[in-house]
Amino acid sequence: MSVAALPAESPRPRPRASRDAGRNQASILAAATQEFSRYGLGGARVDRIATRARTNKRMLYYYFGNKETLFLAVLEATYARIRAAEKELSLLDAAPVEGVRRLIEFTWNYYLAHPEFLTLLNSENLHRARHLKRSREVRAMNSPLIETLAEVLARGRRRGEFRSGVDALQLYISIAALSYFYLGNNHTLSAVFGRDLASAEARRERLAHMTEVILGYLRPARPASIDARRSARP
Amino acid sequence: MSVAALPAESPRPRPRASRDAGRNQASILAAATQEFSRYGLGGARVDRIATRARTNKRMLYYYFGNKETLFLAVLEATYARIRAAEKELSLLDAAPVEGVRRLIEFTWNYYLAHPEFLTLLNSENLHRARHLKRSREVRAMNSPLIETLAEVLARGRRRGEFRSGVDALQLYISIAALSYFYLGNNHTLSAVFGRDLASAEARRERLAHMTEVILGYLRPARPASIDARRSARP
Amino acid sequence: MSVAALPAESPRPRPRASRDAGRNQASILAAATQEFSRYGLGGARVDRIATRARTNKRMLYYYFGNKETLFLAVLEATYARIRAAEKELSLLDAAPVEGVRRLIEFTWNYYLAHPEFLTLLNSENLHRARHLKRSREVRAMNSPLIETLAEVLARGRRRGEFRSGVDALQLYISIAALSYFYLGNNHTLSAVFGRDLASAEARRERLAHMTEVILGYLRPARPASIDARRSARP
Amino acid sequence: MSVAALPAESPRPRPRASRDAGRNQASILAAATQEFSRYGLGGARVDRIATRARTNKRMLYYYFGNKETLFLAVLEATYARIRAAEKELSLLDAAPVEGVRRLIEFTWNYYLAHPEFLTLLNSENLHRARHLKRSREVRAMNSPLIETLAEVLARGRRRGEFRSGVDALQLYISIAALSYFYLGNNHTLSAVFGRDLASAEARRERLAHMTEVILGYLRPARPASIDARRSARP
DNA sequence: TATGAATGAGAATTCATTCAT
DNA sequence: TATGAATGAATTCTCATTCAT
Repeated sequence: MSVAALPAESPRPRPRASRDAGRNQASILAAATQEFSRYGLGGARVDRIATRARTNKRMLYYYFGNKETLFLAVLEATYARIRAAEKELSLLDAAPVEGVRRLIEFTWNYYLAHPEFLTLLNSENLHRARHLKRSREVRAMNSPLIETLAEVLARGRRRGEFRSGVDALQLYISIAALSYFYLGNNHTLSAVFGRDLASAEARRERLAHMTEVILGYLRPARPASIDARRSARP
Repeated sequence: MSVAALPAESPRPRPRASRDAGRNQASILAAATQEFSRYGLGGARVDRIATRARTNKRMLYYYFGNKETLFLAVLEATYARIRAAEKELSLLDAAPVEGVRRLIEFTWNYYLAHPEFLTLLNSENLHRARHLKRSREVRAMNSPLIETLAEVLARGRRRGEFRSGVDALQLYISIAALSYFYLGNNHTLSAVFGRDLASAEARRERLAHMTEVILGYLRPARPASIDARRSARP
Repeated sequence: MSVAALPAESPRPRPRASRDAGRNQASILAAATQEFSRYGLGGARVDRIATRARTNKRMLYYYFGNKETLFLAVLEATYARIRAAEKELSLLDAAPVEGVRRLIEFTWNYYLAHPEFLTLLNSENLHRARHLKRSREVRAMNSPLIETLAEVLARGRRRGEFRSGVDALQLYISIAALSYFYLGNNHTLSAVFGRDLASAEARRERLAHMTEVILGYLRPARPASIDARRSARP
Repeated sequence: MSVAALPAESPRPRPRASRDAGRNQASILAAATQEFSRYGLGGARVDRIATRARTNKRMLYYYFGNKETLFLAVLEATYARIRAAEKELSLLDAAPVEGVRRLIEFTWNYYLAHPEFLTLLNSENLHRARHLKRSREVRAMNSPLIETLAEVLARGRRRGEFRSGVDALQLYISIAALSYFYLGNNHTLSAVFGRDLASAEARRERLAHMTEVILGYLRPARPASIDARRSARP
């Protein structure tokens, strides 16, 4: 389905008129990513996408069939990018605590640098993942980080630095959650709390806080003292 | 179209056309809340709202001016509801640990029972809080919980149950984040991870995890050891 | 039909709720005059009229039936006003040349002070006098000036100051035309010629010019020669 | 809907939908001219324009953006036509008196043949030349006649046939005014005066009157000179 | 491949007018 | 008289999509 895969699969010789089909597709995709992430699926305009891609609407339909399929292609490409970035992360190179910290920072920085990821996901959730569910590709693109994180947690636990019983998926979700909510809801939070949560200072504080929360949570229980968790679960 | 067709809730005989302005306004608001939360601002249809409210489009403009203002009214009412619910919470009645646990559960349960809150916020963020920024009302409706939470944290710390140096707003945001992300992105997360995160079992696990994360983080450092925060921030 | 006549004809006792029916009608009429003259019949808004009249739409329908009838009432009142003003003019008190000059100045000043007269007439002409044709009242309100002007012309001719063969109606129309066109098309003329025709200076010049045109035309032919017009129109 | 339904003017076989952009634009413009001139800007209906142009509403927006811009396009085309017609006039070919007479007749006949010019101007004035002010085109289309008329006046004066001190622009406006008012207000004038001012007879009289007014005004004052009117009408 | 032109269905919004009290 | 509420029928404008070349 994904159009991103098309170029590689079409080795057929290009006809004379073609300037650069791949480039056109890519620029449509880039324009669509911007448009969808800024306006959502419902608010996006095919016209604007074509204009921004410096092509015409017809091309858009030629390559992508229709608006929804284009939206899916955008989602797939967006997921592909974050997965690719995650692959660059080497959490196992460092000590466990450091590995977790890296993951937190990576997540934070990625969201910060790729705000379209947040809004596209929001849009797709509004549509109950209707598009993603149709996509084999994305389902196959399971994050490689879950397993790596599980390994980090295991090591840390063996070294007595982490508590036991931590589910890697839950933790992964929590780490994502802490950044996602803050950055994705930045506008409303700022409006409601009357503070500028997007300032450099505020961001530094947020990153520090999130790190403390996760690492604080992962600390093993105090050997001799009363286990906080025991009292928490009577 | 006439409200006269409505069921028995209105004992007094009703004329052909309803003259109960308040009721009409309320039902438009309710219908709009549904529509906007399901389809977003761009995807919402004024026609559907009118139909669902058992009135006609014209009344919607009569009372609310236009679609955007109606959207703002929906946002304001939605905020008013969660703030009202928060007021019912008595975090200070119980021990600090219990207070925090209550807040976590309240947040989780509220989002679960009011999924429209999540999607409406997402929509508003897509629009960069354009509507909320115009609303005095909402800005005045600062959450009462921040201060209460600060008090809970202070007490807990005095009792040696919580660590020091915790910012109440950051913690409040984090607590919200953990629920928000999971519930709001339920569809995509389920699609991507190939698990049903909406099952009762999965939800129970999630609530437990979140509670552990927050309370685990709040545990004070081991009395004799170096403060965790210092080691966290070299 | 004219509502302006209503108060006088309804001596019946006013019911308790009445504040001042006449005043209400008058203020609706005044508001409608403004609205119709500014936006034309098609562009006028019943809502705005009601608001401007500080009453509600229902009253407007109560008194005037509908928008078109209201428009007619406005026309009638407008005509009544100019006819009343014309009656104040005493062209026969002065010498003929002075009388004509007075008429020119009166026309000019009236149009200047009552721009609504021009635009309302334009609107009514757009509608091919559909409303006026229905109005007995207006047809009965023939300008008293035509006959007076005829008398002025006759006197002037007898005194050798005016040429003969001048049709009073044609002259009346021409005098109106010279002011009407300039003032009524002020905006487009200014735009097209790139001059401000509405300045005090420009207006003074225009009035002088118009007076010269009319009086220049009325000059008799040279005493010694045969009057060309006499031979032209036996 | 399809232009294919049109008569035989198009010899070559036509596909179902017209691809002749220019023709479509022109027919929209023609239809709009009719509609706007008959109903004014406010009263004009986009739907009717599309129907009359044998196209669909969408094309109208495709080519002209919106109703107001279309209105401006109509104005511009209308001005362009009268300016073009004015260029055909050769006032300097004849004797001065004859030149002025030609201008009067041209104006009269043009307004008679193009009543839309009058109503469109009235509409634009109702809107305070809002559209024309935005139009470079029209401002650049200053009438070529003003200067020609000035030249005619100068010549006539040199020949002792015209008075001195006549401003060409003022005279041009006056000539236009005399026709414009009579023809443009034909309906109301006829209604008010109870005469049919549109009859051939009435029109002949009007033209004669206007000519007399202007030429009568232009006569030089000097008693001892050649009778301007005799030489003017051989 | 590429592109301007075309379109039907539908979207938000407006309007004059009437109802019920 | 007076008024807020209600309404159906338009009205302008938009949109995704397709046609013809």
